[in-house]
Amino acid sequence: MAADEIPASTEQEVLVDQSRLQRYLGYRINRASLHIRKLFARRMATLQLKAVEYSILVLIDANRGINLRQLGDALDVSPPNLVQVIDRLSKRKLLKRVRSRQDRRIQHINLTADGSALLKQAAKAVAKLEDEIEQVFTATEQKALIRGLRDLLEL
Amino acid sequence: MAADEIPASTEQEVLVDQSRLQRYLGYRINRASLHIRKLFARRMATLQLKAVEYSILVLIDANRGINLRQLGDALDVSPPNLVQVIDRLSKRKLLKRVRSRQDRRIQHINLTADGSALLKQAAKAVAKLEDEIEQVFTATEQKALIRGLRDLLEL
DNA sequence: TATTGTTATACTCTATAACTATA
DNA sequence: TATAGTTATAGAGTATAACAATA
Repeated sequence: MAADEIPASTEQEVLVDQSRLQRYLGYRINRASLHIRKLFARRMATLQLKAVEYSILVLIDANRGINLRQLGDALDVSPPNLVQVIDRLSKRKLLKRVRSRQDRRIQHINLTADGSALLKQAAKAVAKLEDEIEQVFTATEQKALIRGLRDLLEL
Repeated sequence: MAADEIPASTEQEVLVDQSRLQRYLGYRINRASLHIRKLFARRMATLQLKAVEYSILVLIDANRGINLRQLGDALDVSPPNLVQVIDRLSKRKLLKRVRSRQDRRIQHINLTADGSALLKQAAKAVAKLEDEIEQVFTATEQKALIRGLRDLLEL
């Protein structure tokens, strides 16, 4: 393109001054979170796993026999909403619930072979995405960020 | 409480191993975002302003006569959904729409006196929250974070 | 009485298709 | 033909109340 030429379709959203919003760390974190959720959904499209579903599979894998209340507490999902997700994953034969013999109110949750296999695949895709996210920060920045984002939850 | 005393109700969710999730920067950002949104909602309860509504008021104030498409592009809200929010704010007499004379498809949006006044109040509350968030990081960390969260949006 | 898990339900958020009026 | 704004609607996500079974 010649130097004096004006590109055919310039999306000149340059006009809108967003500086007052972008000064907010809170705003930036929210926008980044939204973007990451979209990236996650796109990368997981073939495996048909939502973020919360992936989190649940990871937690079950790291905590065999975990129950619904523990899952809900960890992920901040209310019991009624969690039951919906667990039912969905159960119907897909990715996990199974077994009633406890010590306390028959409790259901212990474990991954099925299918669930384990899917989690393995998913973890690879997530690791790739996570790598891209991490590459935006230096190792030092990552540590500070992890600590800060944890401390934020205490506010 | 005596040293050998066991507190009455220890929520010992210590059992659940969340380390595999918490290693993900993406997970941390999402959890922080969720938490900030809840804090925001709580602080804005008296003013009855949601995050997206506050963002809109700020953008209008910084860009007098902005139109719906520009707002939607900036905030990543689709036209149908944006119209709902704008209608809501319009009914509360916080903003007003004026049809452009140059291009009668366009509506220029401006704050009313009420909208301006409410924004001023809201900005104070938001600044307080933002201060608390910023205090979690050093000035250097904040800069790195701001830059990183911006770069993330390019992924 | 309290807890685990469940059902039903409502409310909010987000996404999509189709339309109008203007250009 | 394309754009700004709108309507209607469906789907996903989230929140609340009430319940059964068990402790």
